[in-house]
Amino acid sequence: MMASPTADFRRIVFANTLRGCQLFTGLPAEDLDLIASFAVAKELAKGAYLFHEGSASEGFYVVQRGAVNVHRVSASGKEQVISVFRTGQSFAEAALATAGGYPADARAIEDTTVLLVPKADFLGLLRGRPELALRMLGSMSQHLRVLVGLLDDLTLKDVDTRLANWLLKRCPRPLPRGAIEFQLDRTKRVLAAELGTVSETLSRALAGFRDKKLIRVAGKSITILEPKRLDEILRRNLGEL
Amino acid sequence: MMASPTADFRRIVFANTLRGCQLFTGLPAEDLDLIASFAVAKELAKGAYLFHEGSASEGFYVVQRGAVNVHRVSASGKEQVISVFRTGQSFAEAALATAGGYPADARAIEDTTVLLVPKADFLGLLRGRPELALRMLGSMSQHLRVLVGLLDDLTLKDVDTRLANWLLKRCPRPLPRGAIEFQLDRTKRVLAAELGTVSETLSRALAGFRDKKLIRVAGKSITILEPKRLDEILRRNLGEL
DNA sequence: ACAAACCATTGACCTGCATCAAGGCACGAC
DNA sequence: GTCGTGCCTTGATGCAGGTCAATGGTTTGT
Repeated sequence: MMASPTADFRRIVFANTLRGCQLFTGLPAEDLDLIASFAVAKELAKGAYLFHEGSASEGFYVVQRGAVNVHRVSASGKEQVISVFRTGQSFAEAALATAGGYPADARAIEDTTVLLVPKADFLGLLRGRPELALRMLGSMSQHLRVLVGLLDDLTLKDVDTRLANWLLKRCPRPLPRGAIEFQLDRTKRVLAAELGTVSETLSRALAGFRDKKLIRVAGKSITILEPKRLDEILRRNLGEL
Repeated sequence: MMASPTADFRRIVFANTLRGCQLFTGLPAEDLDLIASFAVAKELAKGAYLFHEGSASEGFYVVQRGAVNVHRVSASGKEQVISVFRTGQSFAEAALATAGGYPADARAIEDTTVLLVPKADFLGLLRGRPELALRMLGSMSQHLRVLVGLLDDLTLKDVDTRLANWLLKRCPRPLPRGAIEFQLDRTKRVLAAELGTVSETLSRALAGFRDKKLIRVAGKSITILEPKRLDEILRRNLGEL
């Protein structure tokens, strides 16, 4: 826990986090202030669970610092990552409007601070702010789209294609002709889970791309040597297979 | 197109359909009437497309009669069913609140009538009806949950398990000790697609269950001989594998 | 600094399932 | 009738990728 700030200071810090949140950009300051007044900060150590599937929903969350992994766990213990939320992103809005608890699990994958926006208070505010309700709708549509995209990834492509797709998402547009290097911010095991596979298979896929001179890998640094060629290969895979 | 009714008659029929819709149950009659006043009926022959992925969104839909299949198509032409909507269900709410068109394709799988609730009109109404916005949020959460469930089905289980799960969903609860017979309302090929596989594999899975004396299959009629035993097997598969 | 975990990589193996191919049934068209 | 055309079923084959196991590298705790 951080040292307890005064109430005013707390409000200011919270409102600042909320302003940075996609969901609330452009919202009048007094509304932000109001939300900040009933938001609750929660500190999570790396690995700690925020909530489990089925547990009663207290509200939705905004990430202030760190990262939260939202996932499902099968009866056999396998974990499918649904999404990873980082600073400024909001999640679990779905639990606001329906009974029945959270539909997935959420766990901090780094030391993390989240703001909990309690259900009852926020619903009260929403009643008087249809504008805000529309934003919530928009945010949920986004999540829906992400899920639909994930469905695609998992059902319609093989691992090589999913990896190529993922790599290309990290490239600036339009695709540069030169090489691009970036740092991996998660372990490869986690990346593998996001791609719906296991670390061994990811390792092989990376090795395959390396052998084809498409990328260079050194620890957490990945260099995409020829983005254009990678893109061509991706398109060809999608088109023919 | 149906023979054009008088404006009043049209309103009454539409409002009636809307009342039957989960999304609008309990809504005051004047609101229903207002929505009915700007809703537009669309007739779709079996097989006709309502919209395609990416096309600009006109609004969301309520099924009045028939059934609509919402799905994604990969570049290779494979189709993954996301959901099938029938009389009284609403879909494509996600397109309301965000730009960027519909995120999937929708096609009538029977002769169908849908009501289109146009985006602009409805958003206008929403601004003055926070209560209604909350319902929309609820409805979208439901869709989110369905998608999450679908994710589970596709990633965490093998075909046998998915089929067992699907069969058990058709059983009344609590599970009766006797046999249950029901008629399949789609072709097996379509069912296979919903389960994320192809007809040959589904055929084999059904044959496997038949050999284990779990079910009997005769054309479109399926009899679940021992629901309890099927349930046990499902649980065991989930637990151990 | 040392041990204990954890991560990453590679090889060997094996299984589930998509694919291809062929044959049997049903249905509507002519 | 009989000729498609589409659906279902079964067999044979191939392959992607999950699992197990061994090794070496890296981080964490004490």
